[in-house]
Amino acid sequence: MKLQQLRYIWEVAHHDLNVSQTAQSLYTSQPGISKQIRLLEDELGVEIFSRSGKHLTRITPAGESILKTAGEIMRKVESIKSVAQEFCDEKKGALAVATTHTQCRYVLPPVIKQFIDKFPDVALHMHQGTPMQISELAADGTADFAIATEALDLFSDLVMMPCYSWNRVVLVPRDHELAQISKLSLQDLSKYPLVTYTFGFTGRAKLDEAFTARGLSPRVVFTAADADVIKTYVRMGMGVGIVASMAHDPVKDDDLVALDASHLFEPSITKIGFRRGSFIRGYMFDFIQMFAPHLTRELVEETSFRQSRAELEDLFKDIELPVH
Amino acid sequence: MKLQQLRYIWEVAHHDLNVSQTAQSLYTSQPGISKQIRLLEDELGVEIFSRSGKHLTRITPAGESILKTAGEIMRKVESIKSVAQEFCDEKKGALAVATTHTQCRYVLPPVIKQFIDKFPDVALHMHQGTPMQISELAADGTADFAIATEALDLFSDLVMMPCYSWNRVVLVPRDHELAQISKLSLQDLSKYPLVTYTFGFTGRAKLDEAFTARGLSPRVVFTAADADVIKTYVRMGMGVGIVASMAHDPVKDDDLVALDASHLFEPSITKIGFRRGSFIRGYMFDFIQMFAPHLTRELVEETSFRQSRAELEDLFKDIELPVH
DNA sequence: CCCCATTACGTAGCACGTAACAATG
DNA sequence: CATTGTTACGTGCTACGTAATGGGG
Repeated sequence: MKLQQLRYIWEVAHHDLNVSQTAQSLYTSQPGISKQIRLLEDELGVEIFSRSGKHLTRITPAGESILKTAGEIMRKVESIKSVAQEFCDEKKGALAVATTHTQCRYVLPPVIKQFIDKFPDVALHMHQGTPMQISELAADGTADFAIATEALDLFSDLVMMPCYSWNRVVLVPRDHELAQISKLSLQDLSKYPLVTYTFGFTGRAKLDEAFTARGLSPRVVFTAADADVIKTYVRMGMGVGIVASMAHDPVKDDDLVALDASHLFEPSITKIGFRRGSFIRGYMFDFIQMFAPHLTRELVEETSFRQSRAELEDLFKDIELPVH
Repeated sequence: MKLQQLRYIWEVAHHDLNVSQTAQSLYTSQPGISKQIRLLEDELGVEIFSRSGKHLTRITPAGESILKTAGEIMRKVESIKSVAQEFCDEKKGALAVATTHTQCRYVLPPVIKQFIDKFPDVALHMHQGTPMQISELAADGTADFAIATEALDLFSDLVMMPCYSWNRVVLVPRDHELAQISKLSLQDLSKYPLVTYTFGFTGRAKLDEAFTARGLSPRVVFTAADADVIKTYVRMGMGVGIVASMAHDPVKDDDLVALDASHLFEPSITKIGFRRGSFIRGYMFDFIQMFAPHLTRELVEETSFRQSRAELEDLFKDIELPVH
């Protein structure tokens, strides 16, 4: 059994069982991969992929199990490389962060700046995607961290830690009726067409909860994955915007009025997650702490020993989160 | 990075950093191992072993971390092989059980018989040792299971499950004064010299607890790791024996009188443990259930998802254990 | 002076690439 | 007929073994 064989089967499984495509992405030849897979199957005495004629059609039950373990092995191999690099030069390396538009555009820039100032030799990769996508990126090792408000809980392979809590603001054009109201209510809001996040993005669920809890059914006329788009449509007069408070910039958005909505909706909590058991390099701890100062290296390391979700929550229950 | 390189560093680390000895045990040459280690170190850019002159003196901090991960990788590789073999021929393979004398001699024989009748093509290996030794054997993968009353809890890598609870009997020669007593007390016992298990074996701790709780300090004149030796010394008249009830055979030990001591000492619980995350083959589940009928396959599989010790205990808290 | 790790070197095996072939939709 | 996996074959790399070298205790 060779590490490459494990890599090959894993890659093939993640390329729709298409060996040619896999070969291309790995810059090698089809026959090479084909043969190594066959060799591995011969050695193990089990078919990993079932074939019909000249096509790999599906993964056998044995293959499922083997692939899962192969993935774990390769992640551990990566972990060894990380360890080595850490001891070799602790200021050099790479950091891949997967995150949503909201974080990437409004929250992370100062963190990123601080980070590259301190670690100029760390190559930083940002992957933007939906909460589901970024969770997957973190779970399969493409990204070191996932930062999001949603979906992270769905992946049991990810350890997640709360970073900050935030509230919402209502955005309206300066000449809008609501701009005069001193204290907003949900009733007020439900009278107007709303423009806000698509479901599954940036705490949209909490928003709906609040309305339904009051028996209100707001008219959401437009949804988008990011606040820039939402603001654009608010400016066009399509409706009243509800966005995360981080997404409101008093200077650049001075043509809009932002009304505090923290009393209307439950605050949301943005979290950072990483793969359970992955090696975390020194500068990664620094990154986490730059983003969420209460997440000290000690605290993050402690999470490695807390295996269950309940134990994890226990660890954070007495910690005061920053509010954005 | 090659799997063999990982294997080599792991083996060297487990052979007192002696490359020659390692080479012998792996049936290969010193230079081969030496070179592969060097290559790996070059590739990673870190020294795994520190050398003084021509000797490997110690493991570097980076090496510690790398070796730990290398061990995990190799166990996962074994796991893949197990999976394959399971799907290839579910009745063929190997089973290594590490256990103590008490289990091996008195409890396991009928289980073993039943097992080899059902799985004649499974090669069965029994490793006998102290509770500490067998825990280590299970933790490092030499044994699939560890069965013991002590020490298993000390290894966080092991998942352990309660198998049965048992009490003690007091053994005396037929002509001993105590043979006439209807209901034994700790006071009675403490008057006589005692012969029992060495500390760390077969529930010895519970025995001491009972005496000290009553403010008694018994005179233990002889300790041994197994009941056969204890019985021999009881027969010689050296003292009163206290052994696990399983260790008393009414037929073969008919020259001795066994007095129930279940009211004097807390019952002990014998457990079976296996490495967290290791693949358990079909016949292994059978073995567990033959040994402890309440440990069904479903229940054992459930333990894989219970990560913390507390969750594990929760799983077993409502289960009635067999009493030996 | 023995033990042990490293270096040097030759060889056998194997991974990989190119090219031809077969089967599928 | 285009796409894809397998077989055949040649080559260059490399892991491994033997022999020689050099440090330590």
